[in-house]
Amino acid sequence: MVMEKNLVEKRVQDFIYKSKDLGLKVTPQRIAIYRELANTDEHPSTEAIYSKIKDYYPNISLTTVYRTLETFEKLGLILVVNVLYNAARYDANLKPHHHIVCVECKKLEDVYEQSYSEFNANNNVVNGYDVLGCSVLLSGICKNCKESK
Amino acid sequence: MVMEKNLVEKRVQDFIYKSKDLGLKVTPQRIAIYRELANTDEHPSTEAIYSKIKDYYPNISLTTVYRTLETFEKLGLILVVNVLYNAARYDANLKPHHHIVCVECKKLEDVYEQSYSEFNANNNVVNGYDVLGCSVLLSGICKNCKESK
DNA sequence: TTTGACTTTGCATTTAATGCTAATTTTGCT
DNA sequence: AGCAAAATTAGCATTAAATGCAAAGTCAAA
Repeated sequence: MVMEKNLVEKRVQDFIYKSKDLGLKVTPQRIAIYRELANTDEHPSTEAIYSKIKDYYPNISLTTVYRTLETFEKLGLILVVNVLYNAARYDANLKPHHHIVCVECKKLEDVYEQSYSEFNANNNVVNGYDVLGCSVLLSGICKNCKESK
Repeated sequence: MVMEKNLVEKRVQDFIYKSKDLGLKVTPQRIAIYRELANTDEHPSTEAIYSKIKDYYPNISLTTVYRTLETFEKLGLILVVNVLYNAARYDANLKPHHHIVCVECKKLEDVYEQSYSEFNANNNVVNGYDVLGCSVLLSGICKNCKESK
């Protein structure tokens, strides 16, 4: 789905405002990268954003896109949907349960909090998908990382 | 945390039983890989499992570990915690919301179902983590992938 | 306009994952 | 047991995502 144009430009204006506030220079590359992301809700990958921008800005560097998205994310201007994108992580425990991940060190633990166990989305249809499963991922800072700051 | 020994061996026995049931040959490599995973709740990566096994089984191939975990996952013997492990996916929408991912094509969409919006884990401590956020990820099969089957 | 800090580019490198083929092992059959 | 077919594994090559790094370019304040 493509976003409404006014919404996108509103987001871009907001982004520019926030960037200045954060002391981040507002460059054409940064605007292009941000706008490309604000323009869709398909949660594109770095490569996807890069290849779109390349159409009208052939000089842009892929490295810049990687670095810029990383910068935006660290400053809270955008979000990573999948924090654990580095490598596949496996689990032999087939019982439905949930997880918590440390945003610093990516340590991943099980969570057995009762309040998160209500979820059972089986036999359900959402957005036209036949739902198979549902997982809750908490994110936070683990004890170790908090102490070593 | 290391699992209790009896639990691990129970899991391994169960794994062997299920494998036979599925017509999957129970080889020493497969047992080693499964046991290594059943022995921890740290949700190790492929490389992590490989490097542990290599200590006592120096001949094991990294490729085998990759392929075996993939096979186990496809047959439902184990789970991938992070389905979206291929590449980082970004989002310009900073308002808390949830997602649904197609297990086939990895298409990722926003979900605005009311029933998933109750979650707010801020200002909370879980497993010793200072919780920063909470996201619900539904998984399922999207319309396209369902039709093309 | 010059200086210094920040940003981008372009290429090299690392790391995760997959493709492919030969060697090995297992299984079913005689 | 002996043999052929099928499944599995090993080992290496390749792809793809991400990062490191140095040189070039840009911007902003003095």
